Amino acid sequence: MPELPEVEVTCRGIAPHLVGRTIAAVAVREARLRWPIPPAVRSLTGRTVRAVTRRGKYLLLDCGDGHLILHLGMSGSLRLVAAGTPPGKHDHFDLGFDGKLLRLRDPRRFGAVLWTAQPPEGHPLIRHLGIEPLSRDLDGPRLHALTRGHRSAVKQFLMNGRRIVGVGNIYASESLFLAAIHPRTPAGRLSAKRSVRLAQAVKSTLRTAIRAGGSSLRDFVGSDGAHGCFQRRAWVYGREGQECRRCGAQIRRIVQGQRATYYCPSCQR
DNA sequence: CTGGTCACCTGGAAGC
DNA sequence: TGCTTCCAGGTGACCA
Repeated sequence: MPELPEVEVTCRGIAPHLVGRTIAAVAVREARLRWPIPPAVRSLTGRTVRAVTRRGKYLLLDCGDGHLILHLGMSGSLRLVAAGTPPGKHDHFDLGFDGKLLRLRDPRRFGAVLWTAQPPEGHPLIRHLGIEPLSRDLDGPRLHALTRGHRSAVKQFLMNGRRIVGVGNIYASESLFLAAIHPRTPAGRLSAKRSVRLAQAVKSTLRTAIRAGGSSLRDFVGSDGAHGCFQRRAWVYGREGQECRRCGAQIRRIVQGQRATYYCPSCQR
């Protein structure tokens, strides 16, 4: 379930429980994630977590002499559980603190647990990431400038992490609906005015989802993590054939870059 | 550089 | 009931 809002909510949820605390144990039950969990991760015991931050969909745990880089892939989730809680089938990795465990569950194993002793912003996976959509870096003029010369569809442009990070498949469709822009519009042909609308739509879509997820932050402790009950009530995502909530037209599903896109053919031009 | 396709992996839902 | 097929919230690698 992780797009930027889910990662942000996870970041906020776990940070207060980790920052200032010392890693007492590390458990690697399945090292074969997207990349193998490196041996260095097994010897993090004794480090104190100084900060938990997010860059794009990557979570960064500052451990003083290096950073633990976590990515949730398509199916990953992090939860805090009581020490001693028996791991489930897909609970591949734990970071143990006094009395609790930060536990990574990832059925599809597209996620990642990596270690870097260098500044994380220089890491190969982080270095090429685009601008943060919730920061001041993204606004209409900036989006307009970024899209110039790009022939790809605006939906795919939004999802390209080298330009803008964190806008995944759901929120790309939702943002384009809010901005009333057809997902197949060539990015480079967006007017300045439509760029302003789209930048605002992206921010508002992500913020709304964060707010919805933020209301369940306490679930990060002890719960069985029936998360994901996020923004439900999408405008278009997953609603093929149903009526547009705004105009009543039938929502359409198309495929772009092998990913489903949903839109309202009447509202979005 | 851009843009398009493939691959990685498991599980749940729908179809027969 | 059981087997098959399709689909899923990400993104790096590779090729033209």
